[in-house]
Amino acid sequence: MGFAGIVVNNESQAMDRIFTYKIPEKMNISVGSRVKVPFGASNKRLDGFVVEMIPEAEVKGIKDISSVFPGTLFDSWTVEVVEEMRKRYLCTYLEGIRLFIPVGTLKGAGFKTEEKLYPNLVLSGKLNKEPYASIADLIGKNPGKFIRADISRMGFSPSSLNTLIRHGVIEVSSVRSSRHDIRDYENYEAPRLNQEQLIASDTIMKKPGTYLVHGITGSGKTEVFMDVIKRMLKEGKDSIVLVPEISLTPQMIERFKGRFGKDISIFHSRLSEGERFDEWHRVKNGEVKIAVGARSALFLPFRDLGLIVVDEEHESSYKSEMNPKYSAVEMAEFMMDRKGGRLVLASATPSINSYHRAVTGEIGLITLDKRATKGSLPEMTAVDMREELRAGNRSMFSRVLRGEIEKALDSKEQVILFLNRRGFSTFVSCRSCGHVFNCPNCSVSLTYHTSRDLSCHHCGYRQVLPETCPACSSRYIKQFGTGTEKVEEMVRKEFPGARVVRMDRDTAKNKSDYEDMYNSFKNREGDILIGTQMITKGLDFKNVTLVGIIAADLSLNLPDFRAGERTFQLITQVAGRAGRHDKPGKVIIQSYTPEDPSIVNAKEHDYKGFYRREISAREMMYNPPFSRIMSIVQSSVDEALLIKNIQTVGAELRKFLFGYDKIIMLGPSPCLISKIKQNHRWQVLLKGELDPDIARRIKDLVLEKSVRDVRTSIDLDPTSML
DNA sequence: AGCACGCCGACT
DNA sequence: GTCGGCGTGCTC
Ligand SMILES: [Zn+2]
Ligand SMILES: [Zn+2]
Repeated sequence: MGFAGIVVNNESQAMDRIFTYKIPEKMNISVGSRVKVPFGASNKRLDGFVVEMIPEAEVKGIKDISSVFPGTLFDSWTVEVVEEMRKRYLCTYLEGIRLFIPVGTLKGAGFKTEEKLYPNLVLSGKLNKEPYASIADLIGKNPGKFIRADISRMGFSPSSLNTLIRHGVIEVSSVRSSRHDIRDYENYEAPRLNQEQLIASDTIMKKPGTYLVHGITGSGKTEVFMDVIKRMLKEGKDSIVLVPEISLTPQMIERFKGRFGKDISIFHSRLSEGERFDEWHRVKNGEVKIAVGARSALFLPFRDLGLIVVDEEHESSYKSEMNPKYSAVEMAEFMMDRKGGRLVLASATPSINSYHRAVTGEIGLITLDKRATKGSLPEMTAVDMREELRAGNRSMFSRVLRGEIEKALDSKEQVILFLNRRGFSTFVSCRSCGHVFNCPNCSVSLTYHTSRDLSCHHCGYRQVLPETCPACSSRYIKQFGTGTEKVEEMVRKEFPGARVVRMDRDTAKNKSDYEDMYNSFKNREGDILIGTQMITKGLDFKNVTLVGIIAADLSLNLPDFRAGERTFQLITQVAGRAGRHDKPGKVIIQSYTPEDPSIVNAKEHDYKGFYRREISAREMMYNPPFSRIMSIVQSSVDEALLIKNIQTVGAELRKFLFGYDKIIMLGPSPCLISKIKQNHRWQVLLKGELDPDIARRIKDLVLEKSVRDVRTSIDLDPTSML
């Protein structure tokens, strides 16, 4: 009955192949079937996924499929996408397949069932007395309503119930129970779109393709894509909306649920594994037509996908840090291209890459520059912190910022202070001998947190800061650098009356902390909100009139060609939090380099100027989008082995690349963070015309020349070069 | 990755 | 003699 091409559930790179198995008589197999197969010399039973049907096979030593699970997990379209991912990001089949199947499938996740109680035989004989009669009566009147626990909660002994079950009076039956959100949401009416929004929606509907919607904060781009979703729904097409995880606030969920009701499924991180499983099935069964979620929602099993929206398209979280290290934007475009659908990329600060594609005409460009919801743009001021020092102000707040904070507090308006670094100080060292407190597992300095706690942000190592220097016993230990905790301390000291809320990974450990803090600040239970990156998106406060950026050059000084892009985006995004309908906001940008072009462009709300300058720098330096970057990181606990290995690999790579004058090789050299969790790390960076074919050959070469105890991690177009 | 096979040292 | 060390090679 033919053969099946199967990918087995084995993490190894070497197992990244399709194995041919024979389909036994009468076994119902198709692409997407999950099977058990005998594997290896010991015929160990492994999970496998059928990725192709093969009529004739001439491979030797073919074995039979052992068993098959009912139903299918994916179809041949999925296999096509997985193959594309494998090509682009050098991942394995298995890593690709895992994105498409419900989490926990291999661990045995399933539908939640409940053992419901039903009446069966009539009560008779010696059982016809208490407590049996009451129990039988209760279940007889409410068939299928109770489970065992309900009965014992009502004060009956579980053994009485068991007696009834044993005698067949009561029957137990498993019923699939639903875990999905059936709450009613308040209808969220669509507002009337303005002229600009209508044209945008029409443009997207006119023909399939990719569109970049560049809309300033408050221009109402969400309403544009909600309108497009509604129109797709009328055509019977499914839609996926990707949003950064942090933006999936209860407010956002209410908005979508209120607009699309039962047609929509929201995939947020608070769903349990079981709830995700159920939602995945609701999508597969066609019960929902729209999904909203973070990156991974892209791979939900819709039947007739016509639209993908990627909101805040510039966000680096759309690039996966784990294998497959895919870009959701790229994959969404591939999918819509193949399906003849539409991809909408939306952002107030588009990535250089997307904007470049738009201005060169490769994708459509739609600009929204009318403010639909907010008043005018915030007033931006840059402060030179060198001047402050010269004027004798050694505080972290410039005189302008301090004055504006006081003004805002006086008029009962709220303030946001942004610093993209958590902790109290970034490093601690002894002033007498220069000893620096470093992590024993990583090559980074420990961050000081309040409560005399030193911690490593890479491995979680913690220790208490000693009173005296471990090297020279001096008591003169000093902290350097600034984090959000120090900002909090200084705010409390300098503005003693103000109520302070601090939001960073340390205070908002989970989603509900985050929501509590968000709500408390929104309800004006705080005057000053201090936060990291976390506060730059999704937050919408009505009473914030001042935003202070404590150190705008933090993200600028990273050794990464995207530092300018990131700085511009951060400033613009956080500045978008300022202002209200009736009153424009003020933004104070503190920096030691206020003349830096990215800061100046952000200050002047000049996206186009920023783009023009940045794109020519990219071209000059042969950086993306004019080239591709491939980062090859190798790691091992054995430093000598690692160095020896990567030097061999490096030499082989140079030999291989000889003649490819469009590829530049840098390294091998130690990574900027040369040790993490006891693993030493070295890297090779390649830059140039790295098409999938060459990339694959490079990967094969690296793996072939590497020993077992050295781990290899390859990232194409990484978000950061560190 | 796992697992079997294989060829050498040091044990009852 | 044989128990077990981990180097090598293969997995439909
Ligand atoms: Zn010292
Ligand atoms: Zn560490």
